[in-house]
Amino acid sequence: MQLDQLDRRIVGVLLEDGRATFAQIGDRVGLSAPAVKRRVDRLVSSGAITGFTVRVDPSVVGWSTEGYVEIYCRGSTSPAEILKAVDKHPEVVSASTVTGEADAILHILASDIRHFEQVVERIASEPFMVRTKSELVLSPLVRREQGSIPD
Amino acid sequence: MQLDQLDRRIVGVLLEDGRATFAQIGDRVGLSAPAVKRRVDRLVSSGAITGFTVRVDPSVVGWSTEGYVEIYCRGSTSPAEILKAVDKHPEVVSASTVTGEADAILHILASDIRHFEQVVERIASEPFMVRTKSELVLSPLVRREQGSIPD
DNA sequence: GCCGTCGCACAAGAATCTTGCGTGAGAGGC
DNA sequence: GCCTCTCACGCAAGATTCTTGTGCGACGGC
Repeated sequence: MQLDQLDRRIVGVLLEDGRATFAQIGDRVGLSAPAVKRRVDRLVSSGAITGFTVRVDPSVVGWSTEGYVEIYCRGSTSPAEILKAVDKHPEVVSASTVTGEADAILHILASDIRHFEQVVERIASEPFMVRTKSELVLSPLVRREQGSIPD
Repeated sequence: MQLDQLDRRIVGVLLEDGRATFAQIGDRVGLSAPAVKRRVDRLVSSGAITGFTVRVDPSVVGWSTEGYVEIYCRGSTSPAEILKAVDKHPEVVSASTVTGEADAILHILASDIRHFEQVVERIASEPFMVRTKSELVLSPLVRREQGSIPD
């Protein structure tokens, strides 16, 4: 589906404040509240907006240890196998197959180092796994996680 | 600030649906709508909830190329310097200093390979940069970006 | 010129938010 | 034991927002 300029600006406002009133959004993009609501409904049902959520301070919620894990698999391993192995761990917050030496990169949130180690251990014990390489986050510098809306 | 069991369940509901009605949340956690609102207000003002937002399909919005970039800096480089250099690029969606050989890992969203290359190029031209190592995402497997709420 | 489509603003009833108020449970002092 | 203070809750009502039906104007095809 194609987004026009108005849709992009609406999404931009919602990225900043997902609870903005339709009237508030309308003021910023130059539409009436019902017009904004109809566009938002359309963006949701078309899949451009996949949901509404909250941003949470990870440390307050109990995730104080964070890291990236590169995984190296046997040559015959499919992305679907990796997904299956990785998706059952709620600590894995993001996972992607990638170019380069590693087969995939995982982003993991855990409550402490011990917990982090356990998760990596369990993933490393999958039959298709060859080895893993972990990098622990020292300090988070940027955390946008969504990107802004290009014009 | 300390979250009790009720707060955690409220945050859990909001992570799934950030626009859930206070009454709906109340039904799921066993509170009245006003009680939920007061707790959510408290979670927001205490910083446990840092904001409300939407989840967006990156491809629809125009971000179709994604990758991780490890950066290697001169020994004397501070995290603040890295932040300053990296924060001005909206394409950098997340950045952290890490343990291991690399000094930091960046997560980048771009509109295409050319765009991705330009961003990496600009970052690589910072005076403190020694080298970069990019890994392009082939297929996103998991995309939770928030983690669930531990008990 | 005419008609169909699309997207908008307006308006009113429905739903939700928001706030003040009274109550009950638990902690601590006397 | 009893008192009080605090805290979080539910209830209720006014304010705000949502939601949907309606009509209008712009645009494009016939």
